[in-house]
Amino acid sequence: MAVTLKDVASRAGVSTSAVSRAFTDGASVSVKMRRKVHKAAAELGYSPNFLARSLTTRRTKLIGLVSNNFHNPIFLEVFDLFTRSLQDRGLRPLLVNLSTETDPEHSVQMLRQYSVDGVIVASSTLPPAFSKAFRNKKIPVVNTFGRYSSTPDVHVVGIDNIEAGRIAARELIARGYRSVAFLGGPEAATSTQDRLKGFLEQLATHPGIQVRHSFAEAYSFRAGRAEMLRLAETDLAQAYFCGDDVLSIGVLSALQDRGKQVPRDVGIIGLNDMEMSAWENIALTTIAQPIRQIISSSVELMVAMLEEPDRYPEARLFPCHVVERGTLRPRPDCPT
Amino acid sequence: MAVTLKDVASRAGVSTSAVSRAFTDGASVSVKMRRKVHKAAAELGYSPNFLARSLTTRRTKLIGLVSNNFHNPIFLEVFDLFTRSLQDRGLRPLLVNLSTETDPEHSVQMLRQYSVDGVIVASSTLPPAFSKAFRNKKIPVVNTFGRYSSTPDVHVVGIDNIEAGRIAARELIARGYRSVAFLGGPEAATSTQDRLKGFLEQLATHPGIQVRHSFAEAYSFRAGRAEMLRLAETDLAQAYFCGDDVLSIGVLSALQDRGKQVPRDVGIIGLNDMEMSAWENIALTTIAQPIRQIISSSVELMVAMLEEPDRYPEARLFPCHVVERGTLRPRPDCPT
DNA sequence: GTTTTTTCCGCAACCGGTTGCAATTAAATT
DNA sequence: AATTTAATTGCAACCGGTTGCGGAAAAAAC
Repeated sequence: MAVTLKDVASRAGVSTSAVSRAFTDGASVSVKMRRKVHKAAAELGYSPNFLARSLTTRRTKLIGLVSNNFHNPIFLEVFDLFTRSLQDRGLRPLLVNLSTETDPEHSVQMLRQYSVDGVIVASSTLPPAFSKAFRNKKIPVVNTFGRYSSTPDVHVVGIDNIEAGRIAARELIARGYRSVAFLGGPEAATSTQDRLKGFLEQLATHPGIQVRHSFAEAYSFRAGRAEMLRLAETDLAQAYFCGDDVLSIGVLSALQDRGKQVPRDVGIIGLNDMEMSAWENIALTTIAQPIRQIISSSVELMVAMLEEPDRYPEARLFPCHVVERGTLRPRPDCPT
Repeated sequence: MAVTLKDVASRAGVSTSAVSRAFTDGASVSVKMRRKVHKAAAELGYSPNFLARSLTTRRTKLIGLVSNNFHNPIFLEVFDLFTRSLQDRGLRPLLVNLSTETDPEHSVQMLRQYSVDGVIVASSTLPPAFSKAFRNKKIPVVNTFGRYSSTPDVHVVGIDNIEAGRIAARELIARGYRSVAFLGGPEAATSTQDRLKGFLEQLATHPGIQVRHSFAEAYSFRAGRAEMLRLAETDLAQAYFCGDDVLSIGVLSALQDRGKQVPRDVGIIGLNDMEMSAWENIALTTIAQPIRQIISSSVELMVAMLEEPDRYPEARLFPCHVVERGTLRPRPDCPT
């Protein structure tokens, strides 16, 4: 059926090793030979079988791209960047959807069966046990959007969520809000916990300001909307730092339903700065996560680990910044 | 390093063939043997290497999932459904991002190097040449969201875009609009062409109604918004059938900027019914594409082709229906 | 209890490549 | 021109499995 090494070899009248070498660069072959082989290969329409090759080289160039987040629009951007970035380096993403998976061992086994060279865990809500399960089996892993720790046992790249919480707090304070709240994502997610922590920490230095917090059930429109609908039953804070952008949009929709004007009656600041947040009919003021850098750095780190599997785990954190749009009132000191 | 067949074999004191058979169901092994082998395997933490296996079985269970659409939120839903559906059947998606690829041969070669069992082309904007390139190399391919043809040369599953155009036209007519327009996606996309065709065709039977059309540069918020901003320079039609939902949202945002009320001043109907269209602050009236069915049918078809590669190409089309939300005025005959 | 069938297991070849090693050939030195 | 050194090439073993085939053992039939 398919044309193999042997076919090319016999056509070119050389050994199979010669053909093999002609297709691996850096191998010891004369240019003459290489030309001859490539000619025969072209005539036959041959291209080497990566999987067979991987058997001896122990490199499949397959990278498991695992996530459980298929309902947050920012992840489409994430997948776009990851696939492109991996492709550019000759790696192939094997996409794994863990939305319904609870057993880390199961995913590990599956990815081992396909001999992936490494695994990128792209999620801020997946329990750390997943990343660790890969590491325990000596599979290079980077946890993108994972939790920063001063003693990481797995490579993490993303942002400092605690600092993000502080940034949000500082921003709200600077805008002169006197009563603020954190409307977080799922309480179990480390990202939620950290953002809350930083938020409270920063506000603790401003005792005059009222603070409260609550959680939505997921990083999703529905959950954000539901939570704000619930909150609106009683009195509202002046401004909310929401778990992420999609949550924020749900919150905005609830406020609209309740006849609250944003930012006149209530201020909202999100986190992520996904594409949609810039849409004019949303115009969400938010804390931007530099996802391009995060992702290209994740891939870079992955290729580095392929060279050096026992690399000491590090955390790569990128700074966030707030991007001003239309859901927070202007700073009192610099009126627009 | 990794534990192999041989390790298990020697531990269990049996031949490698025995181990192999113990791990392939339907093989000729006694229960006793199977138990013994599995016990040894469990102790060693062995699981078979799919890629090595694929060398002889000629089945990798890898499916190329190719798309060029990483900016339309509906595709996140699409990827979610595809990955889950494939996983459920023991298949693994190798995700390929063709956003920047123009040469079909290149993609074919790459996927052949990984010996994918089949390819799912999920796109309504990718030139048909891509699907055909796979078919020409005898790789089973299904083109999801592809163009229906009465003589398909590649399996297609999706909707009848011409009929969708007709549905839109009928809906607008029924709502009593006297001047309507199609604001399509990229003119080169077959889906755009077909939707326009059906739209015009249906309206031709109502000579009293004014019809016009134009195209946005992409199925995207920005493109839809830009086009509507342009159109709003002159006078507008009473209602627009937009290329798809994300385009529609761009259009809505432009109208809002121009101070036009929807549906009071202008009516909008989209196509797709993506999750976001149901968000209360968008509430887009749209023609729903049954993507769950489309995708599960695509996967079904793919597994059928794995059994029977020379299956005669078919087109599987699913009916669309309009879902009423808030961007079209009510039907005159049944006021709400 | 013997003969015929079946079931089960191991041998060895093979899937499509890669690579250490030794042999051959070409190039460089003297 | 003879010798040393470097560049190429082929042989054969191996990567981690699968599978056709023949024979031994177990089960069924007589």
